[in-house]
Amino acid sequence: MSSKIRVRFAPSPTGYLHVGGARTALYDYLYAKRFGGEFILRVEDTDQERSTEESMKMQLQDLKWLGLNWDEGVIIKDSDADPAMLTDSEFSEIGEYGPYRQSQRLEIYKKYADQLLESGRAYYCFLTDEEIDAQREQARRENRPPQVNSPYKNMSIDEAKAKLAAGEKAVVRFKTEGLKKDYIIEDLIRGEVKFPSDMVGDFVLLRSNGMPVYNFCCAIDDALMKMTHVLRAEEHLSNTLRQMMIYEALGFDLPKFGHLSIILGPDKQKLSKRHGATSCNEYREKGYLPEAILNYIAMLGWSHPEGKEILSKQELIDNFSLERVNPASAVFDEVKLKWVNASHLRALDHKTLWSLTEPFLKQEGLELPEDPEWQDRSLEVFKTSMETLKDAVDLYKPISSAHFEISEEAKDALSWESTKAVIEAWKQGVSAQPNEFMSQEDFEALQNQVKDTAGVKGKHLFMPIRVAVIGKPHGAELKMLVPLMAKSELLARADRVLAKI
RNA sequence: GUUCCCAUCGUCUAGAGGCCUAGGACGUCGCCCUUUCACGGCGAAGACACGAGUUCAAAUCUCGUUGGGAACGCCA
Repeated sequence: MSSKIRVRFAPSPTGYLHVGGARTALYDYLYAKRFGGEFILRVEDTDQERSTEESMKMQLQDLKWLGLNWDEGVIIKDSDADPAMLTDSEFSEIGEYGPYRQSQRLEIYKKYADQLLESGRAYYCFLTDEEIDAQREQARRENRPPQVNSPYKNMSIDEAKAKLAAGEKAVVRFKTEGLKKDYIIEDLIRGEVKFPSDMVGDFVLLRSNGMPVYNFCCAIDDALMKMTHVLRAEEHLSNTLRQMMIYEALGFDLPKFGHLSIILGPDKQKLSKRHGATSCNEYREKGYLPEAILNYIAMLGWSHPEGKEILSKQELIDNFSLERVNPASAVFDEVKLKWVNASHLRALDHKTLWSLTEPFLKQEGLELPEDPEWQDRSLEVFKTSMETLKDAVDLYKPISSAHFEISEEAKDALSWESTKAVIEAWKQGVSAQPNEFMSQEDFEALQNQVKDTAGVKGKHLFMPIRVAVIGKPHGAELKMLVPLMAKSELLARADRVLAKI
């Protein structure tokens, strides 16, 4: 009997979702979907100091924006709500293995901690921070691994409980003494990895305030939630040893593990804020498409069997396999991300592309025609110059009626003797146009006409016209811009320039 | 320090002992298209970290060296 594949992504809600997390989530998702399994979202929020519901909401929204839809776990009830304005009731859950927020599973962890305490696999430890620090420092001096050696490991439960009752604080530690020599995992990505069991000391299960700690929750939840595969970042590789010890002590079945390499910055250090944009949300704001981000991060460590590089989410699902995941870490390259984004962008139909671009334009206060036919035509012109949605802002700005101004650089051209005649001839010609919008040919014909009427050529012809159109003597090609500008707009601009002379 | 992981062009990668004179992509450079640009097309430069082994044969297997990374928390 082969049970259904269950894979989870388990973020901790401390800040935004960053690209490394997004890639882990992606691989989790792709693996589940490729083999008809389930993708589960669990929230690891046992660190009360750092976890916030606002972060949790942002992460869920980012995941949703990326299109990494989960089958089970925490969900946001009203996805349009402002993350700053939240209440507990805004979250809900789907799935039968909940709760999916670790902060709401505290009794479960407590129960298993008690079980371990009863069976002698864990003990109360009354060591103070100072004592632990001293031990670690000494271990370091003696070139030993900095592990704690607790004098309380063999204290009876009754004795410990008495101390507790007297108000002393204690953590619950897992007892590593007496375990087998080596633990071996058959890592899905790295092959056999062997850990000596003395690699770790007695580690904390429950903090002195009763809150459980990551490794403990993770092992219990993965077991209870029936995960079949645990795909996560390489930094967890050595945690696997502790988790295996917990699985063993509790008699749980082990899932299969796979450890993904780490994403690096250009300096080969783990990608972090100091490398610039690292959160998905920042890329969203910079005008990147979710499918492009998925496509790019998928290729950081995985390759298509035929070497195809531009892939849709469905193509990613159809071709994903762990065998093609590279164990070596990869450097995040925003330049290539841009290229992937541009490729996806240009493949979009104009209606969709406009609807995605428009918010960026509006955000900058650009005033552009509402006519869909015009929008389509404008994208035909600008699309090949856009790598991100946001690039549209600079492209459209010169033709936005709200942004026309006569720049300082235009002064020189405006001072030429012939300029007034040129612009007047231009204005005349524009008002004589039969249609609201000129074609490229109309514009070229008109330009020649102005040349004849005003009797000038070269820069004395082109620059004044350009100033009359965009207020600057330099910039994008007029034959592309002018056909996108209404006659009335062109006339208004020419008048404003004329008034300056 | 200890343990673990990793190592092909600047970057992402292909490569499962002979198909490798090491392939593709981004970037770079050049040419073409285009009366500018962009898009597109064509082309060039550019890598198996090093050293030993195993083998008739090694980018590929083994060991070592070097380099990089991660973990060693009452963070996850």
